[in-house]
Amino acid sequence: MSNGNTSHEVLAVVFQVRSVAEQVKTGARKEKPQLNVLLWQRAKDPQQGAWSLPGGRLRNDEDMTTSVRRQLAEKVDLRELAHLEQLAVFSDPHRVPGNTRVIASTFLGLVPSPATPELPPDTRWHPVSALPLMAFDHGPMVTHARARLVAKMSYTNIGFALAPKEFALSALRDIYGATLGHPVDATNLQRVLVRRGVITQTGTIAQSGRSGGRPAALYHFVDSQLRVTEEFAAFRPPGQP
Amino acid sequence: MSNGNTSHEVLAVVFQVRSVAEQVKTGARKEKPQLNVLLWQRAKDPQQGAWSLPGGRLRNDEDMTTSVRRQLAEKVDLRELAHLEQLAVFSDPHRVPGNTRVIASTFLGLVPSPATPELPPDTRWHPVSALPLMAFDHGPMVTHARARLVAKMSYTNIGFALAPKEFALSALRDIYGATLGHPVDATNLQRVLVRRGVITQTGTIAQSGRSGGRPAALYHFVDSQLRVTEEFAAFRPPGQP
DNA sequence: ACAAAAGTGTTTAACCTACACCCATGT
DNA sequence: ACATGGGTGTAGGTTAAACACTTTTGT
Repeated sequence: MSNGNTSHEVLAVVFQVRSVAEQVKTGARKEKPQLNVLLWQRAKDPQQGAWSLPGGRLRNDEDMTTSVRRQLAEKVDLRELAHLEQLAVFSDPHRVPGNTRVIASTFLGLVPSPATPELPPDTRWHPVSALPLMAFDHGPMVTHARARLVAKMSYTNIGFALAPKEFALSALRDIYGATLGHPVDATNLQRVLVRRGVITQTGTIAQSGRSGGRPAALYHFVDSQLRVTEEFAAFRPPGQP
Repeated sequence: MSNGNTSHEVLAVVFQVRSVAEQVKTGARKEKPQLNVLLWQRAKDPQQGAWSLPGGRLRNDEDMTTSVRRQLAEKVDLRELAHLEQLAVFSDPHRVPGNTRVIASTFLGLVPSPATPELPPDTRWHPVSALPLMAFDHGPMVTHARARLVAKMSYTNIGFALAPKEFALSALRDIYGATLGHPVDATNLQRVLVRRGVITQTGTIAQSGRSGGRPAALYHFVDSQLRVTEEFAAFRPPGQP
């Protein structure tokens, strides 16, 4: 065991906030947005039936980012992937059974909210609050990715990769709420993100919903690339506000 | 080129704050603490004379953390390494010349300040402010590690791995200042770290220095393991102070 | 007494949350 | 008119930077 040579795989934890219709007591149906991960179900042993992260072997002539993008293109429409970043490497020699050792590099991928890419039949979105039986060490990988995402929501503009191009603040509030796992106040969200220069109004206005209500101003993210917006929590250089 | 199989190396960016004697105009010599990286000089081509990060090939039966610790034991006394964490993977197929492709996983290592481990003759500490010619892609690796360290100084207790067991606040101020790259106010440093529960007084008191002055209270870090002390920059759960 | 170093107190400025209140639209 | 959702105003709390001031030691 583990005598052969070593190979390298890339695995992506791809998140999207998706609205799930939900029955309420009153009979009225309500949309409840939740954070979801993209998983596919293993058809063969080992671990047949367990759910895996998308990814696969790294080719000899590609770097890892290229590899992840290539492999995801088979599962998700590539253009929908708004952000991709490295997470950790898992290098336990026995993390997967078999003759050749497999080192895994994990990635965090984000898909904007309204997109609904075509999925192969063995592939499905799963709410992170109710994960199925996961293959190998893929469970901890999801946990790790989620922690990273939650942290970055606070001090970067990473929300751009989860939100549509244009959105009302209530929609953004739902996305932040689903990602962070707790309710978020739209009022304060607006003020924080505007002050930081993360979002601005487009000038256009959404038409008001089916049940009336004031029409919402539309916003969009200023950058579509990751940017740190709150650099120093403490101990910033002197003179710097 | 790059047709053979692929191998994996681990590379460590090991930092320590070291005091360098410095001549001042007045003739008085002054200790100036600076952040240093551990590097060794290549004796052979490729890139003979350039400076490299310590590390080397990953063995078949060890995971990466084990490998880094083992390889560093040859350069630095292992017990002196107070913290070690994964950074990024560098996977450009042509990042190093040669027949076999080499993927590099980088690590951040920290050595507490007063320690002076024995070094092999080709190995030396270099101030990060004046790095020599670096081999391959090792330059960006140092930059990346440093950025990570600076960020973590603000929202974690990572300073424990750079400071001695017991220290006066002025000493800690120097360590923080050297690491962050700008002067730090000892007063505020104390208040921030005490409020967060990162450091506490030991009860003992240092004897005052050669030129008089009030003797300093000694402090120590509460934990000797990485802990996040400022979890949410914004968007914390409702009701949480 | 005086210098040097350590520690305390106070002011000011951000930043963020919470919540009450006002505004615009559809039925 | 009224319900519904969007937006503004404002008060309060927490955090940290800046800096003047006091305390404790050695010469």
